[in-house]
Amino acid sequence: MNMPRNAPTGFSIGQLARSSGVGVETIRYYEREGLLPAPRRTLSNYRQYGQDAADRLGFILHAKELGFTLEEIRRLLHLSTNARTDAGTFHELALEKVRWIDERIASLQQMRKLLSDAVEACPGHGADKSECPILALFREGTHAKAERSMK
Amino acid sequence: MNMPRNAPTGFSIGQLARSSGVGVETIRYYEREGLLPAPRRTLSNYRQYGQDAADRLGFILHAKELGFTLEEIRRLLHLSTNARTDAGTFHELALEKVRWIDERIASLQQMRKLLSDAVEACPGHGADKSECPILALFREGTHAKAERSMK
DNA sequence: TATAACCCCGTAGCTTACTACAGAGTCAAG
DNA sequence: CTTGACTCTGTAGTAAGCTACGGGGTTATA
Repeated sequence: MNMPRNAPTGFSIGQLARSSGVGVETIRYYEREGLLPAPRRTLSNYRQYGQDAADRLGFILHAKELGFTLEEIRRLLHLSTNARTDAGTFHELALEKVRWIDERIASLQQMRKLLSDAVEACPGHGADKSECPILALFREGTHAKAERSMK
Repeated sequence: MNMPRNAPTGFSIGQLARSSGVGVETIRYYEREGLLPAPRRTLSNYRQYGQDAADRLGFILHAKELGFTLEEIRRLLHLSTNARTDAGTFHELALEKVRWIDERIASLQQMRKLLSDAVEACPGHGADKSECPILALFREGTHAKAERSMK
């Protein structure tokens, strides 16, 4: 592996990238965005990371998996290292995110119901598209069911 | 209202926008993207729309509500005016979208479970953040539960 | 007739989270 | 000593779906 001679400890950006499963460019991007601190450099100006950086990157990736945006993660990171932050702060932020997730799920479930009801009612292959309730949904919208059944 | 004199019938872009609840720029954008056909023009070069355009715009907006992208909608519009398209085609495309919706819901539900479990277990205001399971989730990831309970 | 409100076109900017260059320097292995 | 893999910086491009802006012409209303 390519390790600069003057790096008795720590990993290169490539090693950090591979071990965390992201791209090198992503790490540099997080640094530019202030999510990762500028690491120290070797004599040849290569970035040199320690476990702290790997942990912080893990934090970012875990929070991302939980639905937080990078902007929110910036705040979470700041809070996590602030002595005056208590558990209540995270409780609030997480609850807010749970509610946001619930909204998204509800919206998707509504889409799903409308679409799958139409799919079930669709005669399928061979039938003319004039008999397709999916196409009717596109043409008449999601609130046109009553109108259609009145014909 | 501002209607050009030489427009005995049809609506202006602003009227179409208001009646469909989108912005004027959005309609021009859909036209550029080939979702709406270039309408005829008044002598003063104003776009002049008829019911057909309003219907087509409705189709686009309904399909958007159902989770289709503009690219997919372009295809749906084309299919809907193609004589050789049968109900089976829409059945397939809608089923594919339902499955995509299911994936998104599943992913959100996983996030929701991890987060809300941690929220429930979080002591909240007053407790030190070292006791916050939400923060632990960020630090140790979503697969670290077993490890933590082994301490 | 003045003014507000509308319309035209073309281009550029916004959002989020990257991803891809170009052109240069550095490092380990054969 | 060359090759190839790695790293550096800075800038620009991508996706999707708009949204805004500048600089003009048009129309309805008071």
